Amino acid sequence: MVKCFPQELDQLFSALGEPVRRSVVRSLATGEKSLSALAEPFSMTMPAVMKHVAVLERSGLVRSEKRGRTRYCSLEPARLKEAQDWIAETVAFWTPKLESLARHLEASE
Amino acid sequence: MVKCFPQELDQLFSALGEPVRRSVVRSLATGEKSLSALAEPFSMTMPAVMKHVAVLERSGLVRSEKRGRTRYCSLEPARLKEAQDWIAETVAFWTPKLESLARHLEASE
DNA sequence: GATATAGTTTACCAAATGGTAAAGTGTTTC
DNA sequence: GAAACACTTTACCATTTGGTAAACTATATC
Repeated sequence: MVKCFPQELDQLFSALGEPVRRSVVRSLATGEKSLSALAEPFSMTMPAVMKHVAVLERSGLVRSEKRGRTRYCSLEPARLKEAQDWIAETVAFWTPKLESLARHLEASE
Repeated sequence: MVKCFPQELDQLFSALGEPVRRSVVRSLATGEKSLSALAEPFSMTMPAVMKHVAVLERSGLVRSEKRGRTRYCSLEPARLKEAQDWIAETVAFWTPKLESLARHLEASE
């Protein structure tokens, strides 16, 4: 299921472990946005927003492209799926224990 | 869907954004383990492992209990579901764009 | 072509993170 | 009850993180 390297999962999960960056991801889910449009909801300087976007780009969650003097950012949802897959796999590891517990309870009735 | 506070999502995702901690979570998915059992695969001192476990406990992913001189750690899979839900919601935000693109392509055929 | 706009670079800072070594505490076990 | 074991606490360290201010670059706009 998970196709990317552990190091990429590090970048992915820690990118999501920050409220500003999760907001940015949510904001981009509705379409591409410029850096200043992303910065607007937060009372934060441009360099700070740029650093968050850089973290998101390194994680593969976001890509950006400069057109004229504006840099447009957009979401790369394939990466979000990697995180989702890792969690799904972990839950799958865990679930058999629950099922065997259920069988055990049934058997002891 | 997501029932916990943003701050709890921070702790959750950044807890998962570290390879040792993801390994610990995977390791606990098969059942409870002592601190030294968790430490064994990593060439790491006990205090270091304790810090990782503390981060996991703060995130709600892990709980622990001391029996005799041994501390046993176990997974709290409900928290894993919170992370899963946040991602699912974000994908849900994003997906309508894909669908409208698909409709657009169909219409232009 | 002067001016405003959108972003970038540089230099800096405080606090958090991920680790260590060494000494201390409470349970077994012999 | 002495020794081994499983953790815990304390003190310390280097690096990373998340932010700032100020100066700079490139593109519109009037």
